[in-house]
Amino acid sequence: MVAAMQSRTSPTPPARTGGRPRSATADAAILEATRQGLVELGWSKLTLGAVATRAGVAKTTLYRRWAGKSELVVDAVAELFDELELPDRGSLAADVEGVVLQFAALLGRPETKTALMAVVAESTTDGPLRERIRGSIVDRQKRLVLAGRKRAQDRGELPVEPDPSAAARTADLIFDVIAGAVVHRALVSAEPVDEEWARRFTLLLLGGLAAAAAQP
Amino acid sequence: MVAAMQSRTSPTPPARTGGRPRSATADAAILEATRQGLVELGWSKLTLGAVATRAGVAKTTLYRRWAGKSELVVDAVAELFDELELPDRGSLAADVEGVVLQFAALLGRPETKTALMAVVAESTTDGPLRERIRGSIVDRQKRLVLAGRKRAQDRGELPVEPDPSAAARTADLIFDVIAGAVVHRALVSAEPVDEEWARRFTLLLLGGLAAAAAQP
Amino acid sequence: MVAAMQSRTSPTPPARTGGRPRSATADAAILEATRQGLVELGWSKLTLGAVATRAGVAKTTLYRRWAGKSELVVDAVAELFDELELPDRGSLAADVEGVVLQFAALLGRPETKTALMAVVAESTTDGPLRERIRGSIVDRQKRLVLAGRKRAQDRGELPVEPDPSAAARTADLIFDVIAGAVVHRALVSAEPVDEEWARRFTLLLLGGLAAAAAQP
Amino acid sequence: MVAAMQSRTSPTPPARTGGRPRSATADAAILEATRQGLVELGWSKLTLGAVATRAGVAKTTLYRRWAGKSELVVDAVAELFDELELPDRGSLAADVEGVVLQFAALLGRPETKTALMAVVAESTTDGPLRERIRGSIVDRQKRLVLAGRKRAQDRGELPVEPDPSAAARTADLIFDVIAGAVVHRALVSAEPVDEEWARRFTLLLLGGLAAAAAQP
DNA sequence: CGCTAATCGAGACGGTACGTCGGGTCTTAGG
DNA sequence: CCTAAGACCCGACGTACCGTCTCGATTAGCG
Repeated sequence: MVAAMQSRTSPTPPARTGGRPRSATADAAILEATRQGLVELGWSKLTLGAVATRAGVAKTTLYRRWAGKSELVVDAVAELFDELELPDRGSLAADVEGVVLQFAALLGRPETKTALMAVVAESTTDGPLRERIRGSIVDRQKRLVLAGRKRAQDRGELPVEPDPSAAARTADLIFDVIAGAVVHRALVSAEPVDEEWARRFTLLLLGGLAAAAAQP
Repeated sequence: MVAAMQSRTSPTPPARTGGRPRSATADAAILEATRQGLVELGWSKLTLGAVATRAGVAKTTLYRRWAGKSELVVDAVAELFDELELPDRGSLAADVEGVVLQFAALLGRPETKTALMAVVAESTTDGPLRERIRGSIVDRQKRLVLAGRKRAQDRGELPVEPDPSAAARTADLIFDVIAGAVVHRALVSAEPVDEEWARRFTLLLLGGLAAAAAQP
Repeated sequence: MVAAMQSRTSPTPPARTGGRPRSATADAAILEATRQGLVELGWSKLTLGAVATRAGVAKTTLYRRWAGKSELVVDAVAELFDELELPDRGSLAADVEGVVLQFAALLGRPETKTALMAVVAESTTDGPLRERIRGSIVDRQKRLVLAGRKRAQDRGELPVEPDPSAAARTADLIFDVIAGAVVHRALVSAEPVDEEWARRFTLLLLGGLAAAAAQP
Repeated sequence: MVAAMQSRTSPTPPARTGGRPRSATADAAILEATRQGLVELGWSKLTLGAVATRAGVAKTTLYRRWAGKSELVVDAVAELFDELELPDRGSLAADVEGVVLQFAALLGRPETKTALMAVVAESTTDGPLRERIRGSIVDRQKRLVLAGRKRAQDRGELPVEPDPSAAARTADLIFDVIAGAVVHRALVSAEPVDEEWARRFTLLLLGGLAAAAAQP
């Protein structure tokens, strides 16, 4: 899919007045250092001091931009999620299998694996963080579901749902099922998300969708 | 629901010899204090010192029994998960909806919500912890899937799968889909898991199962 | 008292070339802000950032003129010491008592009290600072001793010492005794320097001087 | 002089109850490390973290015992001041010269030089610290004045003052003059306190005392 | 019934990281 | 060239928890 059209990485709007402007390269170095730190240390041993050192940046520079570890990590992994695409594999089933495998590959990366559940755990007691996660990571991936449906409708594999709110509810349900099942398989059950599993899961999902469509 | 067949709450077998035995009440007080602390502070602000104080116990006593915060919290919330049951609601669909709502209610409790994701996050970089979670929480709930299928087969709603390994694979898939979707809906999307959602989800799941059964 | 013959308040000669000239009012504002800061915060809590803010000046401006906190404070309090005078009270004893009380009053001001000892402490490990203190504060007050002796000699209360180096040594001794005793009484013993103490001290000093003069 | 009969180095009474007792060796190591740090870094560059490291002790151990840098340094240098003695040199004048030179030698040590004025400067805005300095350092040295007077009276060099309050006032004055003059000469004027200066100063002091005694 | 040995509370210990503050320097845009 | 503004790197601050340790004081059960 195409790159995000709107940068999400302006952590705090800097109140445009006089003074030395914030270093743009520092931002990139910090986010990259954060991902490296996640890989090498894991979430719980990742310290902001270590990130700063690795990025060649002072701790204060870091705190000027982000409120804490969670916010920083959300921005750092969000960049990875934006790389997800929906390549055209010829059929709806193949497309779903493709996106499932792609998502699983992303969750297999150590920085994503260790970070995702941790920030979600934090967000259960931190409303603003929850909104940040939704805005930066979760909601941005719904585009994959919408694009997949659109393409299937163009192919004639799926009927066009006339009620837009029902369409949205269905898309949300599909998203929760796909993302939830893959995450649970990969991180909680800790079993491999391979082609065989993707095929079986897709069969279940599309079969279920057809059954649900037949019955309002 | 059946009683747990093996107590999981003997944290570290104490090498039975002479000397003063460990206080049994201390264990209960610590686990209860842990749950209270999770509610009031959340995972990341929960400290073992605070648990000890709240339980009226010395830190030493706590470290004698558990290796760290993760292990303690796993044991504390595992007790809650054992309360899940599968009441007979007359049909497979009703049973699934019931267990979905029950699971969602459990995830709505603050101590469960903040603890579950956190320990899973920790477990991504800690193998023994992952095993403890699976043994104490995850695998114990698969009994609900197995019991539900058995009951549906007894009712004649589902055919009996002759191949036991295929049956196990299907049970695992169902478990990942149910648990994953509910967790994602409740904690990540942060939308309510109400009766309407449970009905729509169950429709999708059972429809998918039927389609998958029709096609090897 | 006579005006200082040489301004000490051009902190760093600015290498006179073209360009915008330095603001003269800024200097005064900074020194005044420094004294206010000393009163309200004391030496150790006085920060250059706070001085700059209070003076309505950028930190850059401040660092362009002074090398650090010590140098700035020396200049700020030196202005106060220049206010000391030696009024003619009719006799040597009365003159000494007067200068003692005047000096004690100056040491009673919070900005002087906290700054003087602090910069002297710094100067024990900073040679250039020690010279700055001597040039700006200490040596400038020896004029009071010299003026007092001159006046006493004019009155015939003291003989004229023919050896100039011996005269200088005696003046130095007197200066150390007066300044040292008053500072010690006021800041270390933290007892009041009142008229009664001044009278007793002067009696001791002048008696000692007479005895010393009688014996080479 | 004899060793102090009562330890001043119990920084905070530890509230005798259960628990691990405080390490006695840690105290000594910290005070010694503080003095070393003063010598090598000076007051303003001395950090509590460096003291802790050098003493092989955790920072928390240090903060458990002392409220801050000033308090710690007062205790560290107080031990040095307790080493001052009043050796019997045969006459009052020789005794005074001896104690002046001994005091000057103490002030010549780098740890004392850099610390003394600094803590006094701090004490100008910190009442409890001022009391601590008086109790631990200043008042303890008045014993030298009292011992010197007693010895001179035993020798018949000084008359016995019948009024005890007048005797105390005189002792205080002498103390302020001696300590003040020596400190001012050594630290402010930064001139050597050698035998010649000590002789001249003692001549002035004793001459002044005699004159003051003659005139109530 | 008194030993013995592991437990208990309390709290100090050496560490590591925290988030903040201040010091000086540098980089803007504007006079 | 100066100025105000403010970001930059750096180092220290004082605090909080960690997990370990050292105490004196309890408890059992075994001898």
